[in-house]
Amino acid sequence: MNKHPMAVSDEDFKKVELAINDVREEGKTIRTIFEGYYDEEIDIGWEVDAAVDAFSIFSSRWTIEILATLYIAGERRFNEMRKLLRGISSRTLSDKLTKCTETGLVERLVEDGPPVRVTYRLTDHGRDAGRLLGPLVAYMKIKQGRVIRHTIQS
Amino acid sequence: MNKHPMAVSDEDFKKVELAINDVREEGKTIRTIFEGYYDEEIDIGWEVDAAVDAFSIFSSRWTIEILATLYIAGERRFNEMRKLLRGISSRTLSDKLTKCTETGLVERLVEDGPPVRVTYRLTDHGRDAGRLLGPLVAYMKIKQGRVIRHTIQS
DNA sequence: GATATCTAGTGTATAAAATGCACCATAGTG
DNA sequence: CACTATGGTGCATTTTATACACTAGATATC
Repeated sequence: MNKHPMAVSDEDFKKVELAINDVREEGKTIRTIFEGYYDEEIDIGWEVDAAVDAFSIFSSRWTIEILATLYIAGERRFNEMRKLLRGISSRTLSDKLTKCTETGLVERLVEDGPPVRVTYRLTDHGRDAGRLLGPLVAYMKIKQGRVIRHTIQS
Repeated sequence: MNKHPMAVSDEDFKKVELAINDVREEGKTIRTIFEGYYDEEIDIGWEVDAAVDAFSIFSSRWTIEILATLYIAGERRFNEMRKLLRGISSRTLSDKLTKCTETGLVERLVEDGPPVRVTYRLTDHGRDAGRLLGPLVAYMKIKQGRVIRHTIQS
């Protein structure tokens, strides 16, 4: 678990920046399309409402982190996730995984043993959400200096 | 505040779907690039950690909703936001806006009156985050049937 | 002149959510 | 017999969010 930033090649850094810029543009495009459909003051309430609703399943602590973990790490077992998501209690992880399973983001696979092993994995829906979240996470990582441009040496 | 879904033209619906697909692809690209930089088991912990950290400023209730509101509705005053974000208490809104201002997502503009008027607006950083979040919100809206394809009539 | 309204919040008690830490059963290893 | 590993639960405490009353300065209404 190294603390130093991830240094990527200049080429890859540019690719990531380009991808982020593209997504930003797609975001603008989507916004413009939706804006064409309402009379300012009347429907803003609706759209905010829809957005709040759309996000409500993510907007409690750990939900997005769990999603990101399974997206990055692939399928994992309960105690593996607990190690990766440093700071979460087993109680909370258990509750959140149940909720994520109920909302269809994650699936729970039991291979009965003994010992019984339980694997958590993103559903297709969860994976799509992960991918759509990826650019924002990358943007934040760059903003926070956790991903930096590798300075060429030798 | 109408409850029915937003029906967009077939053309626009396709545009939104295409944009979402593009973003999904960009997400995959970014993922692939980052994956090239680590030796499986060793750095997965780092990346999850970085993602958790990147998201920590969003992952408490209402933060993303506030961001989405200002992104959709543009700059707004305190009580306007309270009306838009139905369900939030003024106490919580006040606290969250303070936090969002501290984290640099939102700026607070005071026009002193009387009556004093305070306007909240996304910073450039906040707007970028909003745009990067847009495709996921659109995806969720479609998933939840809040944005539908307009059936051609007449 | 008293009362209501608008502004943007605060104070405080309560409810809900997250945490720490102990603990469970089953099985395998030394 | 003790210790590990599996995937969690139970419960007390802490943190976070909510409801709801209330503030202050100025204008508007009765």
